[in-house]
Formats: sequence, C-alpha cells, structure tokens
Amino acid sequence: MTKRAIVASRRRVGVAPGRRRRTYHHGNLRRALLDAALKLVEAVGPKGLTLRATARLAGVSQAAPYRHFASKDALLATVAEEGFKALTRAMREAIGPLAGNPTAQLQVLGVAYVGFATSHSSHFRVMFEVADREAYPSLRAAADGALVILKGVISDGQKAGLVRAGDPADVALAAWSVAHGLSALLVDRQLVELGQKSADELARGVTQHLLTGLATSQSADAGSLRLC
Amino acid sequence: MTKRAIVASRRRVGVAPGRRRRTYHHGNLRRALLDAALKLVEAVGPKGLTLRATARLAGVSQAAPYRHFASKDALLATVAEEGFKALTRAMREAIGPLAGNPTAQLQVLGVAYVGFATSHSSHFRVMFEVADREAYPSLRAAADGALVILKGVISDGQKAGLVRAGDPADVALAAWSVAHGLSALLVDRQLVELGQKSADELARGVTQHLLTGLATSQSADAGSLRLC
DNA sequence: TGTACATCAGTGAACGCGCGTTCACTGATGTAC
DNA sequence: TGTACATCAGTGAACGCGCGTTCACTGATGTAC
Repeated sequence: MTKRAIVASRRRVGVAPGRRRRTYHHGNLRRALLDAALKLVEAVGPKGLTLRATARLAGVSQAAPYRHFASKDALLATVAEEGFKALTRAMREAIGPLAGNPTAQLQVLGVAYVGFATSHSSHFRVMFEVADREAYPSLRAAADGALVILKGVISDGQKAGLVRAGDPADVALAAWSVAHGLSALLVDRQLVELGQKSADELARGVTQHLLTGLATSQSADAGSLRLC
Repeated sequence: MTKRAIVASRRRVGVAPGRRRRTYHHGNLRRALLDAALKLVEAVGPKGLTLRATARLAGVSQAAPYRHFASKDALLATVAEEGFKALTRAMREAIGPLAGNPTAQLQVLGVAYVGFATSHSSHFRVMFEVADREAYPSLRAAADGALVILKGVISDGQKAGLVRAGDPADVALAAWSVAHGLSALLVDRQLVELGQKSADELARGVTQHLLTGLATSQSADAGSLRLC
C-alpha cells in the first residue's frame, strides 16, 4: 500500500467528522474506550456491546484497544470496577453530613444506591454482568467497598441501639436487597406503569418501609421518619 | 447429493448417540426446544444462548426451530412467558392455605418469589432479559399476573387494617423490590460470602424485616412475627 | 541544541469462527373418497 | 380397506455478516548523549 493510499484511507475511516485527530496518537484512548463502552451499553445493552463497535465509536481501528486492555472481558471488568468505585464514593458522600445519625444514614444509603443505578444505568448493568469477578481482583475489591460502608452504618446503628440487633450481615442483606431490587426493576424498565414518580421518590418511599422494619421501638417514632 | 450420501450424513449427524429418533418427526419439538433453551441458559447464561445450540441440544437441524418459533427472540419470549406463568402459579399456591391472613400471605409471597428465582434461575434470568416485552402481548399479560396477586394481598391487608394505608402500588413496589433484589443477588451469585444459609432462610429473614415495616401497630406484635 | 535510537501506540489486513435466517427439498402423516 | 394427495415437520446447504483476536507494520514520542 502506498503512502498516499494510507493517508486517503485514514481520511476515509476518519474519526468523527470534523473532529479528526491532529496527532497519530490519541492522547487518552484508554479513557475514550471506557466512555465509548458506556455509551454503547446505554444504546444496545451489555450483551450488544462489541469491542469493535467500541473502537469505532472512539475513532480508532479495531486493533487499537488491545494496547490498553487484554481482552473484551478486561475492558468490561474495568468499567464495572469504575462503577463500584463511583458507587462507593456516592455512598460515602451521602452519609458524610449525617455522621452520628445511623438511621438517617441508612436511608440515604438506599436512596444513593438507587440514584446511582438510575443515573449511571450503564455502569450498573455492567457491574452485575461481569462473568467472572474472581478473575479481576481489583474489581472484587471495589465491589467489597460498597458493602463495607453499608455494614459499618448498620453496626453503628446497632451500637447506638437504633437498629435491631443481629448479625450486621443479615441486616445489610435486607437493606441491600431493597435498594438493589428497586434499582434492578427501574433499570430493566419493569416499572413503566409507575412512571410518574421519580426514582428518588420511589427510593425514599421503599427504603422508608424497610427502615421502619429495621428500627427498634426506641427509634421508630423519632429517627427514621424524620427524613420524609 | 445421492440418496445414499444423504442417509449416511443423517446417520453421522445423528441425534444424541443411542437415542436416535425412531421417526422422522420429533413428536414434541416445541417442548424439547424450550427445555433445551433452559438447559443452555443454565450452562452459559442468557447472553450465551444461541438458536443453533438449542437445536443441536434438541437433536434436530438448525433450521428446524423455525417450524415452531418465528425467531430466536420469539423462543426467548416464550421461555419468559412460561416462567411468569410458573411464578404466578407458585405465588397462588403459596397464599392459598393462608386465606384471610394477609400478613402471613405477604411473607410467603416473598419467600415463594425468591424460591422460584433460585430453583428456576434460568427462567428467572430470561424473564427479565427479554428485550422488548411489548412485542409479545401474551408475555406482557403473564408478567402482569404475578403483580396482580401481590396487589390483591396488599389491598386485603389494608382493608383488614393489618397493612399500612396508602396506594397499594407503592406498598407492592416495596415488597416486590425486596423479593426481587434478594433474588437477583442470589441468582447473579453476588452473595458468596453468605453461603451457609439457604435461600429460604435468607428470604424469610429479609421479608420479615420489610414486613415489620409495612405492618400497622395493630398487627406488628401478633401477625407478622408468627411465621418465623 | 541536535540527533540516534528504543519504545510506545497506533494501523490495515487477515484468521477462523459461529451466528440468525432463508431456501428448495423430502420423508411422514392424516384425510377424503 | 385401500389409495391419491395435500399438508406438515423435518433436512442440508448456503447466504451474508460481524465478531474477537493476532500479526507485521509504521508513525510519533521521548530520552541519552
């Protein structure tokens, strides 16, 4: 292939028209691929995502991603890991202002979880669809981060006598189930008939019901109801 | 191709060895394809399922399924529909013996839901992954069936003063979220660390927490705790 | 400051593969007479 | 009861396609001297 032909072909393939790269190197292709993957999941779902389409959307050749990710699975695992880190951050930020009030913290955690799921639905869907989490230790660690926060708040609540006693893991499972269930139903669009309410309102209502169940009689009338 | 060659080739392709069909016609290929699809989902997940593999597992040629299903999606929609019908049946059977006791009914509904999800995980996964439910009206109807039962029990509970007042749909959403969340977490194997408990135990514990939240003070001490 | 050169981050082409679906066909079945 | 024939439910081959991944390559970058 002549030099002329190569240049012409590059022009043909191009990047997004009008945004042709000025340099041969991309600059931050790793980041661009992750973003492209998220956009694709949004458009066609996790099972419709292909590595070739991701490269295409990022404006590079189909082989380019292999400079940054060992395989398609590795790309997805990275997306999932970033998702868990963002979720953990969101949860941490939600409970920050409420230090010392575990009951309120528990509710905002639920709301934060559902909020993350609906506003980052591509992340959320990938997070729970990575085939083999054990193959990616840093993903595994990131996923644990969120659970650690939840368990901490619950055990704080128990120490303060505001949350039912019992294995924190059991109580955490109940809390996690509500938040995860509502999130999954919303993200999978199973709830079209409840359309008029915002995800936030739904989350507040649903977690409220659970919280009342988790509260001790001491806190039931005071703490848990304050937020609504 | 000569007749001899055709016969030889058919013998080569065969059905499962030793189980070669006696007749040219299968008998109940539709059923066999649905069962094969479930087995495949069990083995490789919904996104790994292919129509060709389904046909292979059922022992017929790759074109045969088209005598019974218009497309791969139609096959999956039928699997999902059967799943929703089985779930509805399980829910109906669970609440039957407890007629007149809506609080207990609410709990067994949650346990039945989680039980269905874990013991029919292939069905469950397909049920919530069919791309366009609206394209299959009978699937849509089957999916509504389960929700109708749940709403009925809730409104019974409200009439009897045993469940918090409010839009039954809101309360149903809370109940559905817990059951669905726990189911999704179990089916996606997010709960390896809680391994020693059975799905049943988990379901009872988790729904119990929610129920206490949904109960009125009238029922809180009596009805809802009786089952555990 | 200039330059040789190692390394990095892309490229286009190719590999082999399995997929969903369609087609013309044929063996099996059941029904009207 | 026997038979002609329409219909049903399979078959094997083929179509076109896009996929994940590998390869030898080359332009760009940065660093040692």
